[in-house]
Amino acid sequence: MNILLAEDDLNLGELLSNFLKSKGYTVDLTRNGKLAFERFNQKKFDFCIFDVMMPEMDGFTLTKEIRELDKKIPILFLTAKAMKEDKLEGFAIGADDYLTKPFSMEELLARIEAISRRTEADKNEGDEKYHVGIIEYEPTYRILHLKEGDKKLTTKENQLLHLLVKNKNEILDRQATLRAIWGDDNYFNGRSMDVYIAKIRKLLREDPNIEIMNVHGKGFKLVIKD
Amino acid sequence: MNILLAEDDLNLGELLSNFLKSKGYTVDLTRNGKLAFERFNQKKFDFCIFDVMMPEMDGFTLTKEIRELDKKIPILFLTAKAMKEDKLEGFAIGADDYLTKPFSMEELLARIEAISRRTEADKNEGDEKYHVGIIEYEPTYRILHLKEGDKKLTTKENQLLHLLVKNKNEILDRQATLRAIWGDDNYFNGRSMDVYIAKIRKLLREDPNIEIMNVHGKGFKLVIKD
DNA sequence: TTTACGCGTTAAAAAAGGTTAAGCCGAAAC
DNA sequence: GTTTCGGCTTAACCTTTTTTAACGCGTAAA
Repeated sequence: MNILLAEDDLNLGELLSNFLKSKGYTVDLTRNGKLAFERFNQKKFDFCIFDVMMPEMDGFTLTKEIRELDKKIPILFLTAKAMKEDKLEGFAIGADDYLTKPFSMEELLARIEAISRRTEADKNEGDEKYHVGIIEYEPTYRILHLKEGDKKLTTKENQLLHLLVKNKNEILDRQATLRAIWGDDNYFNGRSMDVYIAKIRKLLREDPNIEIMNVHGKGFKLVIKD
Repeated sequence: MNILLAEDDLNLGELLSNFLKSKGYTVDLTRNGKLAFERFNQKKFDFCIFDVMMPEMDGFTLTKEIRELDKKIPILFLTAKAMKEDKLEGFAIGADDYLTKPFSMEELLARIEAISRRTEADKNEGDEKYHVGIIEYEPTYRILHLKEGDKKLTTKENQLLHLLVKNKNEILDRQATLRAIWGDDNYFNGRSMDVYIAKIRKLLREDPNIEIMNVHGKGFKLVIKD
C-alpha cells in the first residue's frame, strides 16, 4: 500500500516513514503541503497522512485541493495540539481521522488499518479499468481501446482523462485541475488545458454518447448518455 | 441515493456519514447551512438531513432557501432538544420528519427509508426528463427537443429553466434563484437573469400555451395552459 | 398622477472556450 | 554532434456564452 506522508519535522517524518516501511508499507515523505500535492499528482496513493501545520501549504489547504480531485482517498491528520476547532475543521473538509501528538506508533498503525478496512470496500487494488461509453480505458497503462486499435495517451492526455473519468457526472473544477496537472492555474496553462480537452474530445468521438460538456466559468463535466 | 447532510458537530457528522455510507448511501457532509446550500446547487440530491442549530446558517433558514427551489426533496431535521416550538416551526417550513438527539442509528435509517418510500412515487432516479407543454426537456444533457431540432442550452439557460420546470406553477423566488445560480443576488446579476428569462421565453415560444409570468417583486412562475 | 422602481427586450461589450497550426524544447536516434 | 521526433505550449482566429448598457413600458407607492 502506498502512503503519502507530509511532515515538516524531518526527525518525526523519518521516524514515521521508517516505521511504516518496516511494517510493509511504501511511504513517500514530503516536507510540506506543496510538495505533497505535487507528489500526489505524480503517483497513485492509497492513503495520506498530513501534518496540520506545515510551511508553504498547510494540511487543511492540501486536503481541500486533494478532495477536489479525489473524493475517496483516506486522509489522516497529525496535530501538535488538541485544538478542538482544528479537529472540527479537519473533519469538515474531508479528513477520515485525527491523531494528536504525541502519539504512539502502535496507535498510528491501528488507525491506518482501521480506516483502510473501512474504505476497503470500494478500493481499486492495482489496475484500474474504466468503461467510458463503449470505449475501454486503462489509466495505469495510458491506453484507450478504440475500434481502430489501441491509442497510447501522452502524460497530460492521460492525467486529464483520468480525472474526468474519476469525476464522471460531476464538475471537474477548472482551477483545481490546473493546479493538479499543471501545478499552476495561470492563463496559459488554462489555454493549454483547453487544447487537451479538444484532443480528448476528438479521441472520444467514436462514441457519440460521450460528451465532455463545459460548465461556463466552473470547469468540465464528462457525461454519458444511454 | 445521494444524501446531503449538514451537521456542525463533526464527530456526530462523521459518525452519521460513515454509518449511512456503510448502508450504501452516498453522503455529502457539510458543516453549516451556507456550505450545504452551495453543495445543494452543485449536485443532485435525493434526501437532506439537517441539524437545526448550526453556525453561518441554521437548518430552518437553509430549509427555507431550499424549499424556494425544490418543493419535493425530503428533509429530515435533527435537534438537540425536544423543543415543541422548534418542531412545529420545522414542519411549518416544509420538513418531512424530525428526530431528537440522542437517537439510534436504526431509528434514523428507519425514518429515511420510510420517507423515501413515501416519496418514491415521484422520484427521478438518474436522468430526468420533463414535458413542458409539447416540448421535451432533458436537463441532464441540457437539451430541449424543439420541432426544428434539438437545441443545446448553455449552462445558465439550463440552470434557470431547470429551476422553473421543477417549480412549475409555483413562484420561483427571485433572490433565492439568484443566489442559487449566480451565487449573489446583486443588481447586475438580477438584470442578467432577466436577460436569460427573455432568452428562455423566446425558446419556448414554439408552444403558445407555455408562459413564464412575472410576479412583480417576487419572481417568475412557469405556467402551462391547456 | 407623478415618480420611482422593476421588468422586457435588444444590442453591444467582454469574457471564456473550441480548434487548428506553428513554435519550442528535450530526449532519442542517427 | 547533429538531426529527428514526440509532446507540450503558445499563438492565432473564431465562436459561444455571459454580462453590461440602453431604452421603453407597466406597476405600485407617494
